[in-house]
Amino acid sequence: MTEDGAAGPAHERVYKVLRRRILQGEMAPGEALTLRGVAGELGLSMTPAREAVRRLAAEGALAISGSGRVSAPVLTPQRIEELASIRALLEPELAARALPRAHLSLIDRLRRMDAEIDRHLRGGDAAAYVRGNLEFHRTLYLRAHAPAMLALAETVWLQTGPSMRALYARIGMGRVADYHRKAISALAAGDEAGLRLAIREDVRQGLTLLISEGLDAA
Amino acid sequence: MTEDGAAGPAHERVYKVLRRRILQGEMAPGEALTLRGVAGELGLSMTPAREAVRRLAAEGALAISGSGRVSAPVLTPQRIEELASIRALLEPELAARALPRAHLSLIDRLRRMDAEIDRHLRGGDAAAYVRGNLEFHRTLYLRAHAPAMLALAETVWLQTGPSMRALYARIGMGRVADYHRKAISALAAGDEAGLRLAIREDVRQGLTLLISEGLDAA
DNA sequence: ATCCGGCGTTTGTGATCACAAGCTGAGCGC
DNA sequence: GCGCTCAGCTTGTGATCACAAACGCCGGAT
Repeated sequence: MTEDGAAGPAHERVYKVLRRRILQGEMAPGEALTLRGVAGELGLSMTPAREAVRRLAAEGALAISGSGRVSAPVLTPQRIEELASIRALLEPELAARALPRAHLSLIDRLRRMDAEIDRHLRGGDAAAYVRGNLEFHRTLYLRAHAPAMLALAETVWLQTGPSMRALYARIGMGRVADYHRKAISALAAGDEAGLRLAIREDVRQGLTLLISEGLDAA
Repeated sequence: MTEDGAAGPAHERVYKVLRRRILQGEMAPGEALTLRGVAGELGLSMTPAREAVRRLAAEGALAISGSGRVSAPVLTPQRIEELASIRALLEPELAARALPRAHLSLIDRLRRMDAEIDRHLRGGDAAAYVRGNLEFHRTLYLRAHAPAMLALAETVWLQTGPSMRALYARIGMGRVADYHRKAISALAAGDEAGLRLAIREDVRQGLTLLISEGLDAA
């Protein structure tokens, strides 16, 4: 296996595959994983699979039971509220730091991304919507040049991934308001307070929806 | 090796040992680690050592070079500023959430801890000071019942650990003001705004000291 | 004296194996 | 019919080994 399409060490590949899967909601809350299963699926031995799984567990993206069993975490409403609060703290700050560095090209790019998100929304493609939404936020926050803060935010996204999937699978995406437009306007106008508010609302909405719609289904 | 004093799986023990070492500043920024070294030191094979090291790397407590070499991270001033900002966001929130649940017994305990910290400060015992300081914060934040937020805060502490050591080793601990007393007073008075302010100042002070005192020494 | 090339050694990576603990389900007894 | 028990299998854990890449040192050329 000298070259099989992806770069980097094997454990890194496993990590990326699982991470994408979790982030985009392809994994249901409570769903179990086995090391041998993951390893076999990618044609590797257990060793790199274990490293990737433990790394994700360290980030809170996977839960490990007392006996070492691995599964996607099932979030309690309190936990969801907590994660929403963290996002509401970190992400407005990230947006505010990106504000002074936001050139027109970035704003244009965000506008295009938002249009595509809308398309997915109306088309009912939940997976593409979630993916686009995260990409929108990450694109904006990258301009903040605050890697540690961004990493923390992504950690939180990772933790909410499986539950978001369960949410959209159950209730559809009918009533998602779009705060992205408000955020883009504030960004273009250089209005920091407005930007912070728009991001905070955007973040809150997704997760309060999650709380109000009851507990996770297994 | 059926029983050697500590509980849990081997990789967990390694993790805890290394984590404590980093958190309490027993490791200099840039200092290198080898898997075989860690494993040998604890009388284990490389496998659990690798898991523990990678876990800490995932939390930002250790840095891995492109070729897999492991070392304590060397922080740039920008990075320190960023970490300080994160602490200034998360920790006042944690304190505020702990406020309504803070009984007299907790306040008493914090007072005692602060007195001991002062003792270490005057005695010049930097390691004990750092340890006591972290314990003070953790004790308070535990009352917030916000495990995800606390975990994020601890992640940041972990990242600043080695650099803090370098700081106190170089400049001593002469001019650390004590915001702990202000925090305790605000806590006792139920003054949320005052508590938030005191914690923010406490957090800022340590890390701005780190910035102003120049780059890390190897 | 300094810089560069080459080699031995160190170090991380991944596969395989032995083992113990946990889970599952079938069969028995009440 | 319901619950318990025990055997078999699944699963995570940790050790060991083979291998390749990176590091560091030493000697020679300029």
